[in-house]
Amino acid sequence: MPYTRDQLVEQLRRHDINPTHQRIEIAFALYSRGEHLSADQVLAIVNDRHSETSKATVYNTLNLFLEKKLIREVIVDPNKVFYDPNTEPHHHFYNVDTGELADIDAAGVEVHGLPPLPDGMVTEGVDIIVRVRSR
Amino acid sequence: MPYTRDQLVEQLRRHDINPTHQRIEIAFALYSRGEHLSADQVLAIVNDRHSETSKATVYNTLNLFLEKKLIREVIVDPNKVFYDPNTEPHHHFYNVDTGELADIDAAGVEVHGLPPLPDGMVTEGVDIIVRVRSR
DNA sequence: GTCACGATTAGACTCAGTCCAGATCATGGT
DNA sequence: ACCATGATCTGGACTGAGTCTAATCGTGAC
Repeated sequence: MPYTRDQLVEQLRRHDINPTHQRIEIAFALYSRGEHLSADQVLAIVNDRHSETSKATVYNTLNLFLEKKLIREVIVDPNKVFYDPNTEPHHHFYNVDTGELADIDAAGVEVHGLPPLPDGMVTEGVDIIVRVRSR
Repeated sequence: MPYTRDQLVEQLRRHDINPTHQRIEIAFALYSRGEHLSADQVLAIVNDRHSETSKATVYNTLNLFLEKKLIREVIVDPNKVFYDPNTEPHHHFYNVDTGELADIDAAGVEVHGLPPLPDGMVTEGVDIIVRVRSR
């Protein structure tokens, strides 16, 4: 996923986000790799060369991106949240041993036999996590 | 689920767990309610009347129970892990607003179209989380 | 009794994530 | 250019879940 910074600025604007330096860099970290990253990892990547962005800003920005549906959060590891630049409907393989995450395209995946929702409830989303082990 | 302490002692023994006072109380907290509890909640319940059990023991014991497959862990809330006395295959409704968790019996639920596992991988389990909102 | 060993404990510690109050930046008006 | 304003960013203190450690306790074997 080769994103230019200009494209990311557009993307941010489209989601009603004021494209500041820090926000662009954080978006770049996530989108250019297309990987699942923890807040820690984002912080490390963004500050790789010279320290540019504070911890607080990384968290603020990730939560802003979440709110504006620019990224998704993936909760599989009891220790940390992962942030996912892929907002298309999809599911995940999770390697319990290594902590690795891999996408599963939701197209073609079907779930049958779920009971009806409790009264007055609305589905927000269905997440499928396939936990796998090496060996 | 009305479990007597004697039944729980049996249950613990069957899973190769030395049934100490604390372990029985923790098992009782989980099994007698049949609810999803966080470590915090377990600690509070067990120490409701007189302080009987330390934080360290609660965590040690919950992890021991996990290892011995007496309980399962449910990871849906970014803040805390929930422990589930139900070890039968099942899935979950998760109310994003209230944090409430409800079981979905896995019997009858089918998933189709998952891609084959990466080479040399073994499925550990498939978790489905239906995120719902009130209203 | 005492020795050994597993279980429990208080409290210090770690680490992800939040909060806060001050500094900095961008923008628009004059 | 200058200032005012609001939005953003920042370091550092803080919180809360979970872990670690070293000391103590309980129980059974001898």
